[in-house]
This record gives sequence, C-alpha cells and structure tokens, in this order.
Amino acid sequence: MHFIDVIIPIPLQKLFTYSITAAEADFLKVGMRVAVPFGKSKIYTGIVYGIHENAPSAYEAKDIQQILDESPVVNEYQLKLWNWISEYYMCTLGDVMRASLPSAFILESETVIAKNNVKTIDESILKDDEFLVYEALNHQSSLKIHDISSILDKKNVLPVIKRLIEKEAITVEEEVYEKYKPKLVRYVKLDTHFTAEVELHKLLDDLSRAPKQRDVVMTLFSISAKTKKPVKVTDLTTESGTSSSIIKSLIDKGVLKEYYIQRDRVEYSGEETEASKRLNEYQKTALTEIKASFEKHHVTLLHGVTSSGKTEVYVKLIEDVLQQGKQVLYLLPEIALTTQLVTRLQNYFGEQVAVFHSKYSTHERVEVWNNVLHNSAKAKIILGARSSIFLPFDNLGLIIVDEEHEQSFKQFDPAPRYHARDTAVVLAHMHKAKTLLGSATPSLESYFNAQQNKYGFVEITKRYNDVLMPDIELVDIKDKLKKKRMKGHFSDRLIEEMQETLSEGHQIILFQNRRGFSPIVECNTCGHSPQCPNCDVSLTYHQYRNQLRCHYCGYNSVMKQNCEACGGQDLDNKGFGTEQIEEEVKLLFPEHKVARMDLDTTRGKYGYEKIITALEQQEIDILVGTQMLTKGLDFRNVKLVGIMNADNMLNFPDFRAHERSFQLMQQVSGRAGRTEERGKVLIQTYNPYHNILQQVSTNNYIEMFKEQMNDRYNFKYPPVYKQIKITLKHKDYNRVDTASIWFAKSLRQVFKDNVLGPESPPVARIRNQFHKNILVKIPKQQSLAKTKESIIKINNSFMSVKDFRSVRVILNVDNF
DNA sequence: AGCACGCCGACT
DNA sequence: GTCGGCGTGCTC
Repeated sequence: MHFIDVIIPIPLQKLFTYSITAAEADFLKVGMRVAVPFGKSKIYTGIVYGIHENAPSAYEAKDIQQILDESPVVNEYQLKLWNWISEYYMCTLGDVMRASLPSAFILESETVIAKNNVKTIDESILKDDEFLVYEALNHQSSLKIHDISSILDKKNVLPVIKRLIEKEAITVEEEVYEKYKPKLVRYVKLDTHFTAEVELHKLLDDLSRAPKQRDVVMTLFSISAKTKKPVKVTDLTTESGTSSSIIKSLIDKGVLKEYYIQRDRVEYSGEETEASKRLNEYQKTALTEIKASFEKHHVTLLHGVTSSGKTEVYVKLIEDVLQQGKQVLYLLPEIALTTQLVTRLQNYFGEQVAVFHSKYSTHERVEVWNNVLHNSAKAKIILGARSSIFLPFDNLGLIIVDEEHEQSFKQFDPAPRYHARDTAVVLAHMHKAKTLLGSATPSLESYFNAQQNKYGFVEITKRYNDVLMPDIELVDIKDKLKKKRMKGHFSDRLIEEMQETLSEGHQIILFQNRRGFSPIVECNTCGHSPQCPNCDVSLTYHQYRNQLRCHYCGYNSVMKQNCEACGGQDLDNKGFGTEQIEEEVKLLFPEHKVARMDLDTTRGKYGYEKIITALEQQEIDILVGTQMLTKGLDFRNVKLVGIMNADNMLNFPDFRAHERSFQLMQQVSGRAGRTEERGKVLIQTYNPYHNILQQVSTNNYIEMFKEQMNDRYNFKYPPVYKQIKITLKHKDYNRVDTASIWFAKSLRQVFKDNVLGPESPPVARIRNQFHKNILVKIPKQQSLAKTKESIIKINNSFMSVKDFRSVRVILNVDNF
C-alpha cells in the first residue's frame, strides 16, 4: 500500500491523500505534479508533498488519475518556502501553490459531453431542451458545459445534462488539457538524397523550368553558407522573395525536408555585452563594506542617495556570485522592470539575464521557470517583480531587493498576502545566500533592523560624478493665494522656474499625487455628486474619454450634461488630478510639448515605454505624472521637478503617510539634475513648516527616521509592534457589523488593549460588499506564533456561528 | 474555491 | 406545478 499527500490549489488547509501503485510510488518524487480526481466530478492538478505507506483511517483514499511530470517541477527549497509563507502569512498551501506556479502548470478539467454511440435512443422520450442538446451533438461531436449554456440560453444546465445521462443519451468525460505548448520554429533543409553532387546538378537541371523553385534552392544554399546554421522557413521566404506555397511544393516534391526545433519565446536579442564599469571611490568603499558586512550579517541594507550608482555596485556583486556558479535574484518593483535597468543589466550580462514579471505571458513564464529549474545558463540572473521569489532556484547565492522601501513588494489581494522583501530574506537564508536591500529612502523597518544590528548597514552619500543633490525650495501656496500670485494650481515661483528651465532647453517633471484626491464632479446648484452604484465613493471624472469612473470596481458611465439630482446645468469638476494640471500647463506654455503619465495613459502594453522614450528623446518638454514617475528612472535632461501639492499625501489617513511622503518626495526630487547641472525642486504646500517638508528640503533622512520612530513607539506601530489586520466582508451591513463586533470582542479577551476596531474603512462598501477592519497589535516580546494560533482559534469559533459563516474573513499579516 | 443537495418564492 | 434563488456541507 502506497500513498501520496498532495497540495491542491484551493484555499483549504488540509493536504489530500491519494493511493498509488507500487510502480507509481517508485516513479513519483516530491514536487511532481499529479492529476487527481477531487469531489464528484473535478480533476485538479496537485503537487506531491509526501510519499508514504500510512493508509488513512477515516476514509478510503482515491487513486490518482495521472502523473504529469517526469521529474519534479518544484524543489525542496520551494516547498520549505511555501510552508513558511503559509504559516507566516496565515494562508493555505493551496493559495501559495496558486501564486507560485505559472498558470500553465495548473491544469483543470473541463467536462466534455459526447453522444452515446453505444446505444440509440428514442428521441421522443426527450424533453425540448434535452432534445436541443442531443440534436446539437449530431452536428458537433462534443460539447462543453459552456457551449450548452449558450445553446439553451440559460445558466444552470446541469439538471438537463443529468437527465440526459440517466436516459443514456450522452456520455460525460473530464478532459484535462496541457496548457503549455513549446514554441516550434519551422526549418527546412535539402533532402539528404541530394547531398551528392551528381544528384544536386540533376535537381537544378530539373528545376530549370521552374525558376522560382530553383531560386529557393539557391537561396537556401547561400543562407546556409553564410550562417552555417539551420535555415528557418521564414528566413528563406524573405531572402528569396517567394511565397510559402512554393516552398510547400518543394517539400511535397521531396526536394526539401521540413523539421521543427523547439525555441524559447523569451530571448535576449541585444548587442555584444559590455564590460562592467569602473567604480568610483565611494562605490568601491561601499562594495568592500558590503562584502565585509556579509561576513557578519545575512542581510545588509545599502542606503545610497538617488543617483549614487547603486546599480554598478550590484553588478560587481553579481559578477562575484556568478563566478561561484550560483544564481542571483534581483527584485524590483513591477514597473521599474519595464525600462532602462533591464537593458543595462542585459548589456553587462547578456544571455544570463532572465526577466520575470506580470506582463509576461504564461508560456513565457513556463520557459523562465524551466530555465531556472534546470539551472540553465540562460537564467543565472533573474530580474523580476515580487512573484519571482517563487521560481525554482536551487543554488541561490545572492538576492538583491532594489527600491526596498517600495510598497508594491507587498501583495494585498489574493492570498498569499506576502511581502516579497521579507520573504526574500527567508528564501536567501534557506539557500545560505546573502540578501542586499537597496534604497535611497529605506523603509523605517529596514533602517530600524540595521540600527538594531540585525542587518548590516552600508551608505553611499555622494551622487555619481559628484553631482550635487538638488536644491529644494518650499513654496507657501496659502501665502501666494492671499497675495493673488497663483494661476490655477501654479504659483508665480513655479512658473518662473519653469520658464527659466525651458529657455535653457531643459525638461520639467510635474508631480501630482492623485491618491485620495481625484477630480470629482459636483453640481453647483444642489451639491450632488455622482456616486458609484456598487461602492461608497464618488465617481471620478476622466476627461480623455468624457467618462465617470469608479476606481474601486471599474464601474463607468458617460459624463452627464445635467445634474442627475436637480437637473441643474452648472456642473463643476472639482479636485486636482493630473489631467487638470496638464490642461493648465498647455495654457501656460502653449509653445511647449506636454505629456501626461498616469494609469490611464500607460494602459497599453508599451504605453509606459512610449512616454519614457519620448522623454528621453526630448520630444516632451514637460511631463505631468503620478507616483509612477518615481520608480528608478534616469532622465538625463530633467532639471526642474515641481511637486504640485505636498499636503494631500501628508494628510493621508495612514500611520505611514509621513514616511511615504518623505520617500516619495525624495524619490521625485532625485529625478532632477542627474548630470552636471544641479537640479531644482519646488514643493508647493499650504504648510511649509511641516516637519516632513523641512526634512525633505534639507535631505535629512536621519531626523525623519528619529521623529517617525518616536511616533511609532508612542502609538505602537510597526516596526516597534507587529500587526495583523482582519477584514470582514459581507453584502449585508448589519451582518458584518455584528460579526465584526463579535470578532473584536473575542480578540480583546486575549489581546486586551492591543485590539483596534472594528472600524469601517474610508470606503465602507466596495463591489457591493461592506467592509469592517480590526487591527491586532503585537508587542515585540509577544510570540507571533502563539498570537496567530489564538487568532486562528477565534476564527474557527467565529466560523461555527451559523449567522457568521457567510462573512468573508481576510487575515493580513504585516498589512503595510 | 467549487459544487451538489435541499429548501423556499415567482413565473410558464 | 417547475425554475432558479441561495444557505449548508464536503472535498482524500
């Protein structure tokens, strides 16, 4: 008797045990995929987690349906990491499996219906809808559930199918599809028969009356003589200028032979690699310090001011690790990946770099996965977004987390709600590898860890080429308003500086943080503003499509001419988005080119690159944008950066608002003056004496850190305390309300005052679901494991109350 | 999560 | 009467 424990990609805590034959037990290894029957009629892909001989006592184990791999696709390191994630972030292994594997690896069955050919049945016993399905099967040999719902034009078709099965009119099968198909490229060669010279001459003579075909054969010769490589059909058609039908007739004649070679979709097609640059003295010092720090610490934080050349330091470290034959993981926030840095690294390391992020198709992901799994030379360095921590590394030497402070390393919505930076530290530890965290504006928690000597710490305080840090000036717009020196959202100072910069032929970036502050339409007569029907928010106005949209659920409608409530015609779009700034700039500087960069203008696959390239090529003089502008971009000719309104980020209701504002403003400022000339930054604010603004303008990270840490101590926030957020969702407000009160009360019995809430979030209803939040704060000395245990216990008793069962509970560990 | 089963209102 | 709504329970 042999059994396997399997992880199924569904949010269930348990592993499932299946029985296997002795031969299968011999063949199967932990980490292979198996197709297993699950429930009444489904087949799922599972990952073998354990192989044993302990028969389960409470039930009879089912047999597996099929083994899907020859060798494991998931290694032991990964399974260990999956376990850690599922425990630390309080989710199931199934959740982690779903997030980890490229979706092409997770096959699901689809029910396929076919006519029962064994038995002919009397059609008169069929009812109308049953007959429709039966009739359709006479035309098509098989139907899927989805097809049947469209034939019958209704949702629930299962009863019909069930009756048809009972009447033995149809048969049902579960089909499993392999989703990944390797990309094949078609090649041709001359049939071996013609390799002898005599035969060849004879062939060419024969073809003299078919000149096109003769051309093709000649071209084939010339290509293969030139490249000394197999000849692709596509190359042959373009080179010879013929159509594929001529090639086809040659193949049919037996002159040419076609064959296929499997090829990677993701290929590096760049130029020769360039040698890595020489480091300046600050970079050199940093490099030696990092190496020394790695002797004592697993993790080291590199705090290097913007434009200090951190990348070059990384390159040197990567070179070292590669020499030891180990793999490197280089983590970046999602959108920084679409740009310059990738090219730069590929220029240094050529083919050895593989890129992995969400814009890749699932097929491309499988290829990167396999390259990493087989430790192929093509995937020695993985450059990826947060999900690349799930790749099957087996010999990791170094993980670099660049822009370590970036929020986007934390996954919020589906589980696992993991933080890629923290998970990376754990992953590196498993491989006995080192982790380097890099940032110009480290997160408080990392800086705190460095201060506590938990992490090593290295600094670069000088910019590359000794470029000065930009000159930061605060503009008091309250004062400017009083003195009537504002034109729209622009102060006279900003306009002056913009004029000067433009006349010198330099570029300008204007930063408008839209977060929590969007262009809202309001009726001037009655004050009504259009609301989203599914969420508790006002709709925001999007000029470029003349649309009203909801940022939470995507609901949209056409902008109305009249107020829906009172019919008044005087509608005002309040607020202060990038679109409006763009409009104003166009009016102020009609002779200069303005572009906008935000979620709307970068939607397409290359939307983002287009804007970046345009800016680099200096086709844009003034760029107006949101947060996106901050992510690791390097624009040579930008000299002036304007922050339109610093206050709306400072006033954001979140304990990290100040820290984030500091980081954001520092990062945006860093875009100014990256070459010889000193950049200028203007920050417009109602409150120029705000501490954070003062710290930004004097570039004083340490002071910001001390002050913020003081707040964190006083108000028991991370990194001093840990925290877990519990969100309850339900479509009935009263039910979440009572449920959340019950939940919080149970938590208070254990954690006393360290429970906050329940509270309704600022947007209390999203997609017709009401939300309630409860926050559990965990002091440093309190055991995290025990805390989680109690929360799970409370959650279990919560779930056993029947009125609460339909309330969705979301546990979010380190919810920041 | 899916999906079946089972129990109630609103249509042919 | 059935169709389809969703509350409940289970999945090796």
